[in-house]
Amino acid sequence: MIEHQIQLKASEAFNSLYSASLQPSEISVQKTRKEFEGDYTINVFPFLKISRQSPEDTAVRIGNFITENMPELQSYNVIKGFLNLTIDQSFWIGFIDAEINDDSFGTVQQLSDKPVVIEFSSPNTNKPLHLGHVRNNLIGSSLAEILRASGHRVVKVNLVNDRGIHICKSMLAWQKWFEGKTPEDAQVKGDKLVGDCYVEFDKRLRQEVESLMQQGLEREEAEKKSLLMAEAREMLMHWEANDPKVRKLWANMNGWVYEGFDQTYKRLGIDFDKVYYESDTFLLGKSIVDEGLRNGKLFRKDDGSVWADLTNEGLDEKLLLRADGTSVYMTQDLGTAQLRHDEYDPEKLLYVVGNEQNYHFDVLKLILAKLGRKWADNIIHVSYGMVELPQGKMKSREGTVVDADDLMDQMYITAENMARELGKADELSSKESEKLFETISQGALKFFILRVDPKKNMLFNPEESIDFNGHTGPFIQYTYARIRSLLKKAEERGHLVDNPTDPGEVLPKEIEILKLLYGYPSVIHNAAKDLNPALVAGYAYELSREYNQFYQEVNILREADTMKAVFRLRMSLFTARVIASTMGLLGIDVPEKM
RNA sequence: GGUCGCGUAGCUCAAUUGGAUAGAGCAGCAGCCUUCUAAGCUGCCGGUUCUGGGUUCGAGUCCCGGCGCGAUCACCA
Repeated sequence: MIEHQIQLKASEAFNSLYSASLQPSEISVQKTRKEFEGDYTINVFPFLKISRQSPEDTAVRIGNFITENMPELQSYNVIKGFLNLTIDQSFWIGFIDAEINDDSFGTVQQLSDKPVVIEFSSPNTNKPLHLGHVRNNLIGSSLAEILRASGHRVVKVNLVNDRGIHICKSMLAWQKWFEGKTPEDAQVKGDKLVGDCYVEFDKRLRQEVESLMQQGLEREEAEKKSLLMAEAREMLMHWEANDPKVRKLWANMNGWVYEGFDQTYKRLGIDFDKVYYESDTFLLGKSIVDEGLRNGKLFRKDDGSVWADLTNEGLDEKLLLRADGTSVYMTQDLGTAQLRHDEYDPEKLLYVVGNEQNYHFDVLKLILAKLGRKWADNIIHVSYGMVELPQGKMKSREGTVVDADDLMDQMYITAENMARELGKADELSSKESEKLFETISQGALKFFILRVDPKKNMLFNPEESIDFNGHTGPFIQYTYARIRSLLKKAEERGHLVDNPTDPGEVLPKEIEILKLLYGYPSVIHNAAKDLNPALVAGYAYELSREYNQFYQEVNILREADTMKAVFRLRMSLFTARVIASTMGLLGIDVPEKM
């Protein structure tokens, strides 16, 4: 990479001119800001102590040295302490000619057999997927693609939270108030039906608690005394004891939920290499807790409950087994971590889980370390922010949860209406237009979510539908479709884009695009390093914007000079490929026409 | 209350990890389709980067105090 070569020459310059001993990596080479002349910039301020000269003099001397010793450099200029280097245009043209036929441009061959195991989605089987899950799924799925592109072997796993007290609540509700109802005869998706059961339980439980409170009990007391809760707890014990009747109902209801989830995943374009079920891993978790008890790393209280003492680590005591012997969230997470380690011997174990669980993952790592698992260090919590509504957090009680299926339906309708208004669907068969509306609406939704830094909370306003213009997925898809159309016309007119041509003088706008294209590999690299798909999204947008400006300002097919025309077509082709690649990393399709 | 995180244009987000005059989109206003797709392009408007101090050649970014918002500290997951 040219940045590295500049670093190399710059360190040589400092070392020979000022007898310093700088490593190339100590010199940061940045892209020159647009308002200045040049392609790459070295800031010499940090090195004034070495040069013992003014910023300007230092920059000039280094600039002279580099320009003389690097044939790719055309010229340089100095403004204050900033040394701006201009690369000869032949370098950029050569770059296109060298890379245009490389379909995997930007990606790296697999470096190691040890996989990165990435967990995402991790739904509960008591409610349908909502917007928060959508963010989780999109981040996880995109990160998997980005990591793969940057040379990692990736294993995508899902951990379904299919057992526990909350699942018993929906089961109980179904027995009591939904008996006999199935998704088929209720004409709803299975996950929706089970979700309704859970909501019903919650409603009845609140009624019970309130009536107990009217009899004079404190809330906490009332919750303990609740008969419904007692029944749920009892059901959980029967479940853990393998009671065939409870297990059958459980398998049945979870089956409904999985069918519903599968539809949602499929539409979102999400899939997994392996699905774990908490019901399969909690026993392993329990056995790890037993082991910890035996070797004295954990302790048992008088009521029989088992705890980890983390007071020395500055935290609290943490429950691992209830007094009745049933397990909690942390228990099974110990089990799944162990299982994944044993099965894959992974390079890293990634967990895409919301930032509300930061504490949980700190604790998980500490307990695993306490239990002697050295690989606890390989666990990385990819902590992402919440999706908030204008009123704040989504709350099922207040009915403000944005359902994933509903949202995708709405997006589709918006895309369809807009396309029809613009006359985009006029020449398409109904099948083609359905595909187009789906591509565009999914592109809008996914880009809307992935363009935001995962670490940050983000806002979704259901009142204003997600944009299809401006800084959006459809904008990028449109740019792609435009180029495809352009290339098709070029082919019809007999332009051959396979062979390099000499375009003569290249326009600044063209250099701008070439520089962006050249930078794609490092975009992937950085996105993988920071676990941040937003870097890819930002790049895709910037590239598209630059291209659209170029398209609007400059003649391509209309250019009389064939050499220039072919060069611009080749650049367009390359841009389209890179756009398609970036969108692929985000899980977004690009249409040939729109 | 303890811990962690956040605060940038009316709104939604950026800012090359301490670098040059803080940038985009939306919204608003004014323009551009007999010529390669107008889901596009051009221009205008919009900022005390919550606040007060500090560190240094340089701070939206780092440190300390304050204010505001959120998460968490569950025998929920």
